[in-house]
Amino acid sequence: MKNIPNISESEWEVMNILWHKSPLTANEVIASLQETTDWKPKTIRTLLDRLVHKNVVGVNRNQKVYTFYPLYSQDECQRAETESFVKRIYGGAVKSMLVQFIEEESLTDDDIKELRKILDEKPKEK
Amino acid sequence: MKNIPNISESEWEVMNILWHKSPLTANEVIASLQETTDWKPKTIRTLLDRLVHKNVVGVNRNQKVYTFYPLYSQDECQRAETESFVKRIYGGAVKSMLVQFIEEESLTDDDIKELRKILDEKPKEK
DNA sequence: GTAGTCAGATTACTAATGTAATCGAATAGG
DNA sequence: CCTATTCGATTACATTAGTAATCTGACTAC
Repeated sequence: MKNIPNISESEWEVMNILWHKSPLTANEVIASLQETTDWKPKTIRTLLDRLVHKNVVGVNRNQKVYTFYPLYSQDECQRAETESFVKRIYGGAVKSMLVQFIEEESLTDDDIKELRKILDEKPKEK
Repeated sequence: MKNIPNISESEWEVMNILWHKSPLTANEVIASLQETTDWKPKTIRTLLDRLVHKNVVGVNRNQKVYTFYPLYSQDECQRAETESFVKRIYGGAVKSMLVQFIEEESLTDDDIKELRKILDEKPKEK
């Protein structure tokens, strides 16, 4: 349960690239992000530098061109972020959020089937 | 599906007060928040004013002391916020998030029971 | 070896957010 | 009536985030 620094919205985009594949050079990250955003290369570079500064991303400085890699797993960051989110928006009641989302239309029948299976297995592991 | 303005973290605290009970005077909101935060009255007042400015909170200016009330329901705001959250953190995959949270330890047996019930009823309503 | 290029470092500027304090008009007490 | 309080309006100032541009030293192509 480390204390993961806050990752801003734009920074998440960068992290998503690095979680998908790493280490990457700044240019590789830039190339990747330019498929989905219209950020200038310098902007992306700034985001990378900020993530390094926040200790969320590491750098290999042994090569002439640095490469970057995440210091936390995606799962860790998702959990940390979601925890603070649920606390803020749902007063910490995870269940309220789950209920709201299950009631929405955004799940396919297969999703539902899968969720039910997970729920069924859940109590036993305790 | 109105376009709800962004509500910042601190502003959410204020909104939570108003959703709990409204309309309230600024002083009532302040009193309420001082039980859980250490914000100065002026700070809370600023937050209220900003929410009014953003058109998330309404004001009755007919009395000498104004009263404030939410312009959106908590449910609406939660959904809006969660949607953008899920998109950012889970790439829009609601199911991934649900799975992650169901797998965590934060649910009681009763919660699980309730969720299962909701899931069971879910497909039929379509 | 001189000029252009490229990566990393540094600097820039705006908007939003966190966190208040000050100002001014109305009010309430004495 | 004059003063102190109170509330709303206005202003303030730091930090983070969004979005880049400039500067500088090394490398590359003439």
